[in-house]
Amino acid sequence: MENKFKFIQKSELLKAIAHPTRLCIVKGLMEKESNVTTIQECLDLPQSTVSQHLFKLKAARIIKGERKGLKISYQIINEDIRKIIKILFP
Amino acid sequence: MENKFKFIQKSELLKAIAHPTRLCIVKGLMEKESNVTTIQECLDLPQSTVSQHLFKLKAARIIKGERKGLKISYQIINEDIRKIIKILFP
DNA sequence: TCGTTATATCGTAATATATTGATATTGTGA
DNA sequence: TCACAATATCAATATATTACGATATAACGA
Repeated sequence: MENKFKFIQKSELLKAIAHPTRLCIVKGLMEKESNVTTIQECLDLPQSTVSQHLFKLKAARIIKGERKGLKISYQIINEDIRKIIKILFP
Repeated sequence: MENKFKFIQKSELLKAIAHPTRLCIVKGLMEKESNVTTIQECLDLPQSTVSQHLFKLKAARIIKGERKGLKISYQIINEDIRKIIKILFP
């Protein structure tokens, strides 16, 4: 059943934002792209923790990072996620 | 920070549907309300497994059950979730 | 090349979630 | 009240996720 696969796929996407920290990161990126250090300072979490969360969001193809010199600027690349964030935080 | 609490709250909601089985249940309930046995047969899972998933959806206030004789009919009661399902399965 | 900054990866312990058989509860009709 | 059907709860195990210090990598400027 490829139907079953659809549900697995979509639930993976949801799982990626179903965490307070990642939800906060993604909501933050709605307004403007941002880099790890900025996000980290905003959330007051260790750098490695933030980096891991960003990795999961990247793996789910929700965000992408673009290197700009030393820093890497992240932005949202998934439209469904944008819509979902707008629903959750109107 | 009650801001932080908002993210926890919303991520709990997402977590509740961030599972293939529960996503399937909720999507199924979009069209018509349904009972445990029907859902169970559709998903081919043990009754207790389905019941546990329904419990989580109930706990997250996404669905509610209404007893109709022996059977309990479930339906979606969360509008944000309805909207999210429509986005994910257009 | 060296030092520094920004970010990623690794290793692992702690915590949370999922699965399911067994058992309990609830409602129905005879 | 009894047998049965529908659903919930319990308990135990298996699996997945999270957090974060330590360490590695990558890019830059001097």
